[in-house]
Amino acid sequence: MFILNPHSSVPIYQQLIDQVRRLVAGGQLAPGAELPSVREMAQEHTVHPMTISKAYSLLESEGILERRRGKPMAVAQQNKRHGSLAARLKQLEPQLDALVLSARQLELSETDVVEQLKKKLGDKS
Amino acid sequence: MFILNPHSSVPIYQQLIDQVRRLVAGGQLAPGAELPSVREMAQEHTVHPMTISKAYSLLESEGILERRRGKPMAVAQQNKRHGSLAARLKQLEPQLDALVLSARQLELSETDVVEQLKKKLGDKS
Amino acid sequence: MFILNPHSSVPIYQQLIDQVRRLVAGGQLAPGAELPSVREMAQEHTVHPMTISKAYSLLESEGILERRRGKPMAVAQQNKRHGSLAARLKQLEPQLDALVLSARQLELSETDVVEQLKKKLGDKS
Amino acid sequence: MFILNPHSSVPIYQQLIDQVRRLVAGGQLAPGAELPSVREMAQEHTVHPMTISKAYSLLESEGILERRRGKPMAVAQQNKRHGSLAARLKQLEPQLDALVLSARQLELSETDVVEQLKKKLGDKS
DNA sequence: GTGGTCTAGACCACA
DNA sequence: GTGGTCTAGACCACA
Repeated sequence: MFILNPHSSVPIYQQLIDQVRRLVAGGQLAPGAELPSVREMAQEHTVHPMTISKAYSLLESEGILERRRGKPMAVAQQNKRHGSLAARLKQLEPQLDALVLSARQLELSETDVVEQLKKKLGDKS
Repeated sequence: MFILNPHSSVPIYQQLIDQVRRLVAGGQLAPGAELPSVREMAQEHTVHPMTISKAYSLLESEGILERRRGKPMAVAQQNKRHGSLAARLKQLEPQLDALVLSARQLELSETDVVEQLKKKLGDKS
Repeated sequence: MFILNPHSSVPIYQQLIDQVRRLVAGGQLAPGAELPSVREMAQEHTVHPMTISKAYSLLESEGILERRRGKPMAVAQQNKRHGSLAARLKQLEPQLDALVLSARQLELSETDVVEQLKKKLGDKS
Repeated sequence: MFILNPHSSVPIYQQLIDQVRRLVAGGQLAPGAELPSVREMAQEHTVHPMTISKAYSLLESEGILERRRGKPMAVAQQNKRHGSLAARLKQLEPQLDALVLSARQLELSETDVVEQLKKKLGDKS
């Protein structure tokens, strides 16, 4: 279910966080769903348990996972609701700014950039 | 001319590399054009000179910049010229991919994202 | 009669201990009064029986509960009687201290905190 | 400046977090103030660097500290503003509920509890 | 110099 | 069984 690549430049615990986040956002991991225990996950991917534990803890502090004493972690029931549209757009701002900067430095026209973006957004892969 | 953000998660030297690459690809930095000296650049952005130096060296080993004894670094002559449209769009791709991923995780609609982008591109500030 | 919250950071067995102690101190649980059996309690709160058992054992070793063969545990006879007002206030102290610390860190005024507390104390729900 | 007790039941990294939080809230650590480096702190308290690092990282994710590459951590400039009064009161709620539960079980009168709370809130120690 | 990641492995609290 | 804390110590990226 999870793919951890020890040779990637993105830290292992971060890879796990990203994947859980995406699976939860996408609904493949529904609220209440149990994750593999730290030890299981560690063994399966021949990774140190602390690495898994770190990912789980951070996901817990984000409110995505829930710790249940004596049982494996699970997807939180009450996912803190999504922020307002404005709030979510605000979260996107730094990336948009960087994109605009790059586009200008590359002397790309508005049309070209927007078209490219639309193409990407359309892909459902 | 350059914008370096010490709070970004992208290393400073990398930010500089990206920008020079894009300015060269976009044609704003023509072959032969001189770059600010390491010291100037470091002072202007209150950044460690080693950081600038590292970026310049990597750009040199990529063949984008040229070191000339006693003079500041300059854009290489035998540079592949001003990139084609396709080549420049390709340089934008990683950023677009990251943006699309974020937008999806934030459950933003295509319309919202595109509109926001257009607004930013329109600003001439 | 008992409220056990599995999401609290206070261990469940500790929550139970605290409550029994207070009920005895407050006189709601008089000497000789019987407590629910480990199984009953565990079932009612969907908690592991071992957790209840641990709480009871610790209360027994404190001399607050008494184990009687073949019968449920009961409040000890030779218990220091119903605590004095001062003794009971003393039991509340750690919680009050924690509350005050939090209130200060949240920069809440005395008036606001006291008002909120009064509102809660007034509720008979 | 910091006191870390390895024998306490509260984890070392948590002790450090609590203290930094309080010093920042109290103004003894002003925005921009530098903290001892991970290694310094670790050596001074004969604690493993990772323990300190964990505390710092968590404080960073809370927005209390700021990482500055190549330099020690510092108190964040733009402390995220305080929430609204209502929001802050809401944060106090779980503790208030627990207090009310305890007070009732101890059969303490509203007057006694409130009086005790006021006394504590008045202490400036 | 700064902080971050990771493993090996001990030990603990809780259920 | 579950997850959490901590040390020892290697190795890395960045400034």
